[in-house]
Amino acid sequence: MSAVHSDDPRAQRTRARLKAAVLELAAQQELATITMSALARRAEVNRATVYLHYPDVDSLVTDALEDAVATVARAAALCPLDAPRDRAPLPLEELFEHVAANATTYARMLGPQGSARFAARLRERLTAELAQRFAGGRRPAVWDDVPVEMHAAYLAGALVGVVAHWVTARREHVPTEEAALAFWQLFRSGSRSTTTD
Amino acid sequence: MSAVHSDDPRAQRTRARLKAAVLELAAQQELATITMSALARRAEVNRATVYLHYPDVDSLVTDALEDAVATVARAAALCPLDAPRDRAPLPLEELFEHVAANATTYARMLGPQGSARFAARLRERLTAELAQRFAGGRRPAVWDDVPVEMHAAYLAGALVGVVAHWVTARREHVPTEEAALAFWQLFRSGSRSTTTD
DNA sequence: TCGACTATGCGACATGTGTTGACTAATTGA
DNA sequence: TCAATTAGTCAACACATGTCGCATAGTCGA
Repeated sequence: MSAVHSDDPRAQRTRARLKAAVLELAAQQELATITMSALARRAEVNRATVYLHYPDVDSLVTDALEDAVATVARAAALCPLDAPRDRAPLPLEELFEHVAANATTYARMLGPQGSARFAARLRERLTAELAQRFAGGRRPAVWDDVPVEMHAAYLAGALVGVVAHWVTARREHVPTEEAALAFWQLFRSGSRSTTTD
Repeated sequence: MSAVHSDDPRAQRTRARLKAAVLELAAQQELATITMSALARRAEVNRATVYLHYPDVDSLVTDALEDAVATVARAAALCPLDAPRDRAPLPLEELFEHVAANATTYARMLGPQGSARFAARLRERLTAELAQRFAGGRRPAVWDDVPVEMHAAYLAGALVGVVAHWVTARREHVPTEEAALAFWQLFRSGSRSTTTD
């Protein structure tokens, strides 16, 4: 039973180097063109060593972007469900600012050449976080019939869809606040009579 | 200027073989484990020939599933926006039935090991089709502020999110009609006062 | 400080990947 | 039917891919 790759400082250093390397490369070229060999060279790590930590480029890049995923998921879950319809809540605006600041990365990851693993991970984290939020807090009564998990998956997908479309197609044309507001209005179009206590 | 691979019957036959082969293989194994070599063997086509038609497995499988994508996109666009809230419109139910009938395929394609190209294509087609529908027909007045493209991207993402979550996690627990109805209620929660003419 | 891990480096292996050039054979138009 | 066109086959190439066993060196507990 191999106790593979624990908290050994050597392993941590190697993983850090690999994550840095893959982000550098991903900023320059498409994901599919990033080879394990080039990755190993860039990180100054033996090629065989890479496989001790990550089975493929996808897993590596997804792990490297775990912080970004967590940022998005947390921000989404922090939005007060009963915030006014004509103004996006602060966490949502910060979420879109974060995406705007890393627009090329998100565009590359969510595009046709992107990482299915990253997209799935982002949706999964968002769904989990939102479901938890919905289970704990009160949802507006309009949605009482809908299972919490479904609702979370719906919104997670919607956010990923809007973000993907925004960063790829028309980020020049639609400013950040406008995108955030649009998303918020789409979410809020319905429960216009605040919360349900 | 190579007039590459037109409607020559030989090319069509080859492409048909390749599409059939990739779907057969995809039904048995993960996408990442499908090699161009195995594909060529299965389709009884020379390995070099595959590259004359498709640059990678992703492109091939996405092309092979183009009909499925079109089916989903068309069904989504056919839904009458003002259908009653407590009953999913027929096209939407057919959409979910189609997904249920090909659940393993969708699960594989939209999962972590899936195809970013397919997911992007599905969202893109959905977005385009819905945007066209929104532009032509009337949208409920609640959404007047929101750009049509944003709205379409929102819904496209939401549908993909729900489908992905449904087919991967709990298709056993949530029956088809219930999933369709949940999606419909999430969409309809708001514009409860019919259309806006 | 020493001895037991164990992550990493290294070289090698079979296999898969794109690509090329020359040859074969199917298709099409005249 | 014949000639021109072009998709397909085939062999070969340099390179990338996973995966070995073994040697080295960094790490941690005693």
